[in-house]
Amino acid sequence: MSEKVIVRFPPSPTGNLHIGTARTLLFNYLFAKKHGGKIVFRSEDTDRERSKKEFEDNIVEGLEWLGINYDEFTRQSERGEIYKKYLQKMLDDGTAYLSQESILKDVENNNREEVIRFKNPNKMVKFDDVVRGEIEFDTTELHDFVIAKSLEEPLYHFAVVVDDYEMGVTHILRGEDHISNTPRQILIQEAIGASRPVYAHIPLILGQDRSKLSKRHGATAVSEYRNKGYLPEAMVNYLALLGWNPGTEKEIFTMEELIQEFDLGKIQKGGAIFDEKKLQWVNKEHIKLLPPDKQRELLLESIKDESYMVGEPVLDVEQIAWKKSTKEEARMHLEKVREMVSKGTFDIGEVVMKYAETVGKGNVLWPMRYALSGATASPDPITLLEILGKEKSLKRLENAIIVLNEAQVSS
RNA sequence: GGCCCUAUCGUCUAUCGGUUAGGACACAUCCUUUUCAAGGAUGGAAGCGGAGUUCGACUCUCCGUAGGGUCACCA
Repeated sequence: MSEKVIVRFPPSPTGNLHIGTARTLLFNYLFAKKHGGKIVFRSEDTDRERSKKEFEDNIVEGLEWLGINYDEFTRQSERGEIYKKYLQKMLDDGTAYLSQESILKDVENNNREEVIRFKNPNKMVKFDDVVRGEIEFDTTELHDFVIAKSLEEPLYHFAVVVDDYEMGVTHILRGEDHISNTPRQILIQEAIGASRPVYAHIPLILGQDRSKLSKRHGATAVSEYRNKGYLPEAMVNYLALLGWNPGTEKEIFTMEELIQEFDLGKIQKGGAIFDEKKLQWVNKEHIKLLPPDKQRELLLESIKDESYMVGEPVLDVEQIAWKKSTKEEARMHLEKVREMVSKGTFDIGEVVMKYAETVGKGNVLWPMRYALSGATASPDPITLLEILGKEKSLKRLENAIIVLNEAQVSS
C-alpha cells in the first residue's frame, strides 16, 4: 500500500449510537486496522438545534465499550474557520454564490433571506463503488443546492467534503443510504480541487419488515444491548457478520481475527435483517470462550434480580417431583439431601452428585433445584447451593418437604 | 412519482459457468434425566419470472416483477 489509509468515524450526535452506525464504524475500524491506517472521529454537529452532548457521550461510550477505537477526535462545530475559508474561496471562484431567496423569511424554521448555493455544472457524475461497481448520476436534478446557511453555518455536504479533504481521508465506507449523496459531494470536491476518495457503500441493517432499522422495530441503540447483558465481543462479532463474511464456515471471531480476515471485497450488496436470536447464539458462544471465573461473575450478575434471589421461592407442589417420580420419592430424596447439606462438608457438591447417581440424577436434582429456586429455569442445584449458602439452602429444602407433607395429608 | 441500489432455505450466508446448491440461526422430531434458554442426533426448508449468451447457467446480458434507499436552509 503506497498511500497511508485514513478513514473517518462521522457520527451525528442527534441520537444514541445506533447499531447500524456501529456496524459501519466497525467496518471502517477493521479496514483501517487491517491496513495500518488512521481513524479520525469527527462529530458532525453542524445542526446546532438537534446536536446534543448527551448523544455524543453515548456514542463515545458505546464505541469504547465495543472496543472500536480511533486515533483522533474532532468536532465540526470547532472547525468554523476552515469552512469559512473554503466558502469564501468558492464564492470568489464563482463555484458558489450568495442567493437571495425570494421566499418570505421564515424565522420560525430558521430560514434565511440569503443562503450560499452551489453553482451546479449540471453534468453526469460517474464513480466507482468498491461494493457495487460503477454508479452514474445526472446531477442536473440536484439544481443549485444550498451548501451553507451563511459563511458561519456550513451544511452537511459541504462540511463533509472539506473535512475529508483536509484530513486526507482516503476511503469512505458508509451506509447505502448515502449513495445518492455521493454525486453532489463529488461535485463539491471538484469545485474545491479535492481528490476523490475511494467509496464503499455498505448495505443497510433492516428490521423484520425489510425497511431500514429504526426505533419502531425495537431496540436500535448499542447501549440498550449493553444493558440487556450482551457481551461487547458478541455484539462486534454479530455486527461484523451482518453484511460481511469471510467466505469460510467460521462464525465466531475475536476482534483480532476479524481484523485479520476483513476484506472489502466480501461485503454483501443486499441489506440484512437484524436477528436477535442469532445475536443470542453468538453471545452464548462468546460466553463459552470466557474463563470460568468470568463466567461465574456473569452468572451471578444475570440472576441477581431473579425472584429466588430477592425473595423466598413459592413452590407449586405439583412441580416438585421429577417426571415419573412420585411426591413421596421426592420428599425422601430431599430429606436425604437436607441431611447431607446440614453436615456442611466442603465437597457437598460431590457428595450430592454421588448420591444422585445411585438413585437417578433427575430424581434428586430436579426436586432439589426446584426447592432451592422455585423456578423452572435456573442454574444447576449444586451452584445454587453455593450461591445461597448453607442456612438459606437448608431453610428452602425444609420448606419443600413441608409443602410435600401438607399435600400428602390433604390428599 | 423521478433517480439510485438490491434479489439463493423463514433469517444471515457459501457458490466467483459444470456441486446431490454447502454452513449457521430459527424450527420440528428423537436422544440425553444437572431441568432449561444446556448438550447430541436427525429432518424439513432456497436459486423471483421471462427471454437470450453458452455444450452447459444460481452464477453473464437484457426485459419484467418485487423490495429497499433517496429526493431539506437534517445528517
